[in-house]
Amino acid sequence: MVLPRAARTQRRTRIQEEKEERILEAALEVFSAHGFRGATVDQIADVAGMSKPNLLYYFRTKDAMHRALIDRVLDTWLDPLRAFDAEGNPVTEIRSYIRRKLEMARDFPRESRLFANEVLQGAPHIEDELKGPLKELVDEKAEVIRSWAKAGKIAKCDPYHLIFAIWSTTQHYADFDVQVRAVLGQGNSGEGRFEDAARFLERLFVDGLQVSEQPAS
Amino acid sequence: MVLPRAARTQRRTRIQEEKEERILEAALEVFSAHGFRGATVDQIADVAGMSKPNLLYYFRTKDAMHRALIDRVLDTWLDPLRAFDAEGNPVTEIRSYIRRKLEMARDFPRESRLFANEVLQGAPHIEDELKGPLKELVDEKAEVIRSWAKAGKIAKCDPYHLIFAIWSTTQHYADFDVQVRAVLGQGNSGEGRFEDAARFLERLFVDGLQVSEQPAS
DNA sequence: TGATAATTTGACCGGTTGGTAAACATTACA
DNA sequence: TGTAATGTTTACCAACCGGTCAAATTATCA
Repeated sequence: MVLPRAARTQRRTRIQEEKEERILEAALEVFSAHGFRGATVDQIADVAGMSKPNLLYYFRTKDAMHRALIDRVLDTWLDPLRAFDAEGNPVTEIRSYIRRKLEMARDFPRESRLFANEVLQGAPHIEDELKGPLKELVDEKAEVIRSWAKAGKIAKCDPYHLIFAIWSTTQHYADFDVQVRAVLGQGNSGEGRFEDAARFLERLFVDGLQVSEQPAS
Repeated sequence: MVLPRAARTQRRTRIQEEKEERILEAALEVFSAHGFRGATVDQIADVAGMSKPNLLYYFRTKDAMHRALIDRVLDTWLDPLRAFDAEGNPVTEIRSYIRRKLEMARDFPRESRLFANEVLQGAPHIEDELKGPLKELVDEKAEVIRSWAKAGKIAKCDPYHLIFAIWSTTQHYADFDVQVRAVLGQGNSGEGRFEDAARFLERLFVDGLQVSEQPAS
């Protein structure tokens, strides 16, 4: 037999699982850093510590590797939004959503950049996922937010743009990490910036920038 | 003589100006859509409507083209931040900064994506610009914001993270356009989303999400 | 243990990449 | 108008790209 990947139907060998794991890890590293077109199979093979033909034995094309990677990562990536609870306290829910997204930007920046690269370049490989599962999930949660606003629990606002705002502000710290570091300078380049960001964003989304309780000085 | 580009020291021909213009326009189109590594010189030549050697007569390397493009665009890109006026009304200044940035996302999405691609991939070509001119400008404006907060004109907050938040939320509509469209669906895919975004963001940054004047129902 | 299947490798392929050489065409200008 | 400088094209190159192939190696298990 010479079926490597098609062997999915059969149960997978220990060796298969190990190698596929190593490959996807390397693929994440390279795709997230250079985008699909900018990444090369040789480079991924190099990072994975194996020869190119060996890599192509497990994933027959560059495209197949990319697709497998997207499939594996997308689910995890949407978890924080899924956790958004209609029954919870609105302000608390929004705060913890921000916090979770910020933690993901800190702990999984490559995953964030993988999607950012893809979407930025027109999402040629994940258009279906965007218009399908993603849109449905967002629609569902937008409805929750809308009901909160209707019930007067939060300010009336466009729920879609609220979600966009949370996505963009949090993922910014992963996707534009170099810029953030460059602007903050060496002093603040520790992990402390994530705590600062969390404090700022929670405050921003809840109270805005207007001076709070004290009406005037 | 065979000095094409080095002829910068001399005054430039009409033909030089026209061609360089066309090339940079094409380069913007291609680099912003595929990133540096993903873009090809052939493709840029094609979009510019000229042969590859002809293009390389004006810009001797792909790298030189990219650098020239960055140089030309960066200045314009920072204009809205420069317009940030220390003497103005804080809330008004922030509102109009948001509005201007959003207009740029709408009118110059390619420029936004050019930088996004670059920064996302580690800013290998513009590291100096980030740590130099950009940082200095942000430092200056951050100081303005800090003084506003100190004077009690806006809430106390980290000025750097405020600037990041404005950048990310506004540029999101250019950089992640495909995703925004996919999530909003066909109905809202007109230019109306920019007006909705403007309304939402101005409100968010000023008042936050808490229910405003009406204490309870 | 042996044979069968799974895995790994080096050599290689056609197409594409960024870039060059030199002949040719056009423009500017004395 | 003539000619020197500028601009354009065709043909080409070496390096790299994604991917193949057949031979060699290793793991599996009756």
